[in-house]
Amino acid sequence: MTDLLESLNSAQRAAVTAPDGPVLVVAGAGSGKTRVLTTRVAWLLEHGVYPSQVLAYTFTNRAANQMKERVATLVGETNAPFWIGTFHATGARILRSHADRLGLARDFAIYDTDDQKRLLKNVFADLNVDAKQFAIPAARAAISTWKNEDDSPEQARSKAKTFVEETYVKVYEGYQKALRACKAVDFDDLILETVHLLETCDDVRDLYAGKFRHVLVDEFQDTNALQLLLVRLLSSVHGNVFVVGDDDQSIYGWRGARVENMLEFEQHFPGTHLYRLEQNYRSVGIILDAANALIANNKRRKGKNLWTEAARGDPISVEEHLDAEDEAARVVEIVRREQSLGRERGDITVMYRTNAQSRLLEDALRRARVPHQVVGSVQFYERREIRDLLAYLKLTANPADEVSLQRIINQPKRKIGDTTVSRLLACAREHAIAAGDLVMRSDLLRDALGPAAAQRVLQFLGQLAAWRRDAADGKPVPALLERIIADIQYEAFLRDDEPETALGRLENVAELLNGAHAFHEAADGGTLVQFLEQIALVADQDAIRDGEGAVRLMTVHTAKGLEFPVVVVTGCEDDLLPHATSSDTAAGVEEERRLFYVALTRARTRLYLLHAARRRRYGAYEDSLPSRFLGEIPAELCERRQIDHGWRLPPPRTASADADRYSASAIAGRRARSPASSWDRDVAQVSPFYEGQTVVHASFGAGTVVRVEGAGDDLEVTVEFLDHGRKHILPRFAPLHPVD
DNA sequence: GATCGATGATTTTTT
DNA sequence: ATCATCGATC
Repeated sequence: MTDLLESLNSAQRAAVTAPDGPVLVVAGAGSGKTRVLTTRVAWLLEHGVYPSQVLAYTFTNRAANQMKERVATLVGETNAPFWIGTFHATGARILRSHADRLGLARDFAIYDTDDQKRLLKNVFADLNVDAKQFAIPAARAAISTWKNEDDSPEQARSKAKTFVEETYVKVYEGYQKALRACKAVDFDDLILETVHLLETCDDVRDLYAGKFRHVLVDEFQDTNALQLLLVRLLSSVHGNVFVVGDDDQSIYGWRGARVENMLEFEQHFPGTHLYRLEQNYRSVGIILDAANALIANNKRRKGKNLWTEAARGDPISVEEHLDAEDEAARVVEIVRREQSLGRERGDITVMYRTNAQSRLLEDALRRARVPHQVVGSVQFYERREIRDLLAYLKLTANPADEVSLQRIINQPKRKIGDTTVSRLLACAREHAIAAGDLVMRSDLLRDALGPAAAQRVLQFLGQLAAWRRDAADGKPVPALLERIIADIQYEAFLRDDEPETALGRLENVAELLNGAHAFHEAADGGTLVQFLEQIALVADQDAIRDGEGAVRLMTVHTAKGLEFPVVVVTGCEDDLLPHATSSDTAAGVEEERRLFYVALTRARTRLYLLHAARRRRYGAYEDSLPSRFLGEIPAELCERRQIDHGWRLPPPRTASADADRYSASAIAGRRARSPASSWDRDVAQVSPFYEGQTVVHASFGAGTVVRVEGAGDDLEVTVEFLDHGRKHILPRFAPLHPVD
């Protein structure tokens, strides 16, 4: 067991070997948090705890898999019955085992955000709520908030103050009924119903609270009220709760996460042992200093002092670009530059606040033929053709799933319109028969629909019945999916429907089939319900493949918990980071600051912070100010550059606007508007050229930069031209252009 | 019931 | 700017 602890520092070792009872580990960024958690599990196992007695919660499935692997490596056992997973996945597992106790169907479907919205659309219609007046996404969010605070519709009603809230309460009630009629639960239910199960069924609570002798939680700062309640229920017998987190990295407040869970942990669990990990093993000194200085501006925090023994490293590049297109072009340059310095593409990650920003970056990288991978965002499973096929599978697994039925009953076209679908669903409800099962009551259908429509519906339901028999007979998921694709002639449909995009879509279909095969092999003949559950819960964040040699693009939220040698943060602008919707409250800005802190602390050795002077919003350009957070980073840690707008940029789109923008008075105005910051101190005019860059000269043609000297008007660049050898160029006189 | 074109909302982050 | 939804027309 000494081996286990050997490579740990004293604080880490103390945490790993903490006595039984509640333990809180406050772990700064890069301080070996995951390591402590995994080693703790291994240490417990070496001290007589069985794998089946350990329950470990992680924030993502990716983290869960990683942890399973690491623990397995430490203890040399790969098939131990660990319960390591997200709150949602673990909830689903418990609920499936005891669904009957809550009046749930064992094969319940799991509805994601898109399914929820579709269902809400129906609920709005049933309740005569005007979707123009009361937004569906807002209703969804309200319901989610209620569920995360453990409020039933009745409790929500007593809290509702405005007419709008009361309407949403009505919708909540109708939604919950409709959801159960579809034999479905939503994401929030996976936790909420687990809590209800443990609260109402003493025997079940004793079962799990007794079975798990140790409950561990990663990323505790991002747990919500419900999750805390669940942890308390599960540890009610033994009190062995081991949680790890960093209050400075709490970035899910909008999802109900409460830093208070961490700040007030000792009140919830008296007798807590507290450990602090403050030595950072990830970042070079300059980056760590920048992050520390930034986060010191937050008031609500436990406070810590991260330090490192690592070298200082290079200054942080803080760069202004004219617009988002230029910014994207610069990202390509950075990738090239870093590669010329011997870095792998896979070492470089580009981050942004909103998913919408990824598109321009992707375009630029694609044009430059730089292999790249967008992590998250428009996820594979959100593509239309994939969702359609999954809806076929979902309906096969669960004929009560009205949302899936509505999605595909006329896709491909079967001449079944909205009117027919409404009548079909009404008929199903009236007779309390799942819509998919009405095939057995063709008499009812003929009464409800009229002969022609009934005929078409029956034909479709007949197909569905055949697939259901296949599934019941244990036909493997890949074979079932292949059969469905063949039966509905999906490939032909895709080709005819939209020939331009058909190829890509067919590739996606093939990819889904691959996934089904992989599942079948890995799960050793898993069931259809298991396949669907895995897809519902496992976002393709897990698709982060190591060593693929691709530049990775992701939101800052997605990057949480990861680290990369080189990080480029784009869009460091006010109203984007901090985002406009969070800028009006102090708490909002503090969460955005934590988000920026997460971004900075992902970087090991090299950090670029980019911002554009203007950016398109809803089609039209709007001016952007540098993020206020940039001003909170000490100037001496940065190398700030303002690309020379004069000659580097394409001709101004509106000459007067550009002239205005960069006039002395415009800059003075911006200074006056922005908070007093170090930002304006030295906006040096630094060269846009760097060694190794490919450039074009009017008379010498293409070449490679070998040396850059001076700045501004004295800039002097040495270029090795392909046809004319080595020359000294003064860009002030002889235009030299970077090649993108 | 399907198709085309106009209209209006949309952008915060995810299990 | 782009996408989804809605309405009018076939």
